[in-house]
Amino acid sequence: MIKAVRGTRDILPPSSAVWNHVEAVTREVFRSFHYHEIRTPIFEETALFARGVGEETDIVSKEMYTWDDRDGSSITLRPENTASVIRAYIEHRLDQIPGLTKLYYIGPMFRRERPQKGRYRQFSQIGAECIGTEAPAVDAEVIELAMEILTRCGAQNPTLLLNSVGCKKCRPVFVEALRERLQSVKGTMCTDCQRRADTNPLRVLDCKVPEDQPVIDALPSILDYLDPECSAHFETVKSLLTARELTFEIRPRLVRGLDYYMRTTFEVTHGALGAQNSILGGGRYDGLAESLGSKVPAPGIGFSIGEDRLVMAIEEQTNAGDLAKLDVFLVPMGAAAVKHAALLARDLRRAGNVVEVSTDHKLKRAMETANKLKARYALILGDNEIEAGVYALKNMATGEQQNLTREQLPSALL
RNA sequence: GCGGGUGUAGCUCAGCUGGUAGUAGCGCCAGAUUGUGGUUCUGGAUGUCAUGGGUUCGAAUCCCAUCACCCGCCCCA
Repeated sequence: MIKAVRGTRDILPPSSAVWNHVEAVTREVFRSFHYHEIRTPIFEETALFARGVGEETDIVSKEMYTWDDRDGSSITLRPENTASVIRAYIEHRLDQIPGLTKLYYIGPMFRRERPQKGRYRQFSQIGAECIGTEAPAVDAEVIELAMEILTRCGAQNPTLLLNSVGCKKCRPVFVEALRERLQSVKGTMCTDCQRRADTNPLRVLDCKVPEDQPVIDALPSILDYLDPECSAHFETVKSLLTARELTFEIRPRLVRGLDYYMRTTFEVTHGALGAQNSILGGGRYDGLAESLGSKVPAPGIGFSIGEDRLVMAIEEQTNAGDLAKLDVFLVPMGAAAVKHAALLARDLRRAGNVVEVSTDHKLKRAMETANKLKARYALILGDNEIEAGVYALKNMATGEQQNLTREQLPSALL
């Protein structure tokens, strides 16, 4: 018995209807913000991710699906999409196009991690990138866009967390200060933090061990180390978010795992998800293009939503079956009725109804099926009806049944 | 990659300290007189007890390994 490989899964009805709903709503929101879709390849040269995401990140160091192609080149399934989008931006000289480059994507990513609830080896991200300016107004709009998608899709009460991680100039100063302070206090912390104090001081800020919290609270805050430019940028972003009537929590401890982030970073969590409660992550990446070899600067900001997790959150709050409504279950009785039903079904579908035609030969069976499929109406047509030129329309919820002419049918179905 | 838990019918699960798998619930199929569902009643089908070894006269039950899923860590969407 061959089964789906570890960390991958089939998305079946009715869950697939939720996915379609999410994607339809998402595309509509993107359209309203004048974002356009970009579809990049699902695999790229390994070097793109190594340089873009960062050699030292967990993603690159141990989570990528990488193999040697027949010509000897190293290929990798994309673990995220920002690097690919920037690559395409540079390759196709999108900086020459008037206005900002506002792109979105929806598609699968691949990371070889330990599978868990809300974490898969093939997972889908909905992402957006706005490239071409450092202006803080764009940060605010991108965040608004992200929140708009979540709420319009039906995720209730998402929490927006906000931080600034500084830039190439001020962040290293902070990291050094943090490292120094940790040397004196790490002895009182958990073993993980003792290790992080040396390997990756920023990660200490993310520690969830309750006993460590007082120590962490007393550590230096990145916000005190922002240089004047970064600080002004952050202040403007905050005021523009408030102007948009968005609520957020400042989290100086919010450090993101990808090397390319600078200045604004943000994350959205959702209560219904357990340990993998992060549903969206994003931030600004002004130096990324240059690190990929671009001669022209391409400052930008973007986010990506974990579509699997968003769908999961929505499914906890709503009934997936409701998205797959069947309007009319057509029940033809007899050979003549089957032929008659074919054209009737066509016309009803063209009028916007969801129609299924019964293949049951017994009326009783057909009605049982109509009930199980939760059809709004059963439409019975047999010899009697064809002869009389009427259709027997039964409302499945109330049980009422009436005979209607062809002309009366459309309005009765509304 | 590390730690813990789980794995019995389509689904949710019983199965106590080893003795031929459950009238279990839901679902599915058929019927309760000829063209009408939802409630009720009756009958029926379905399992290499995750996989592979081992202990034993005998293993779903004990042991080992593998795989998958779940929870946590690491990290992240």
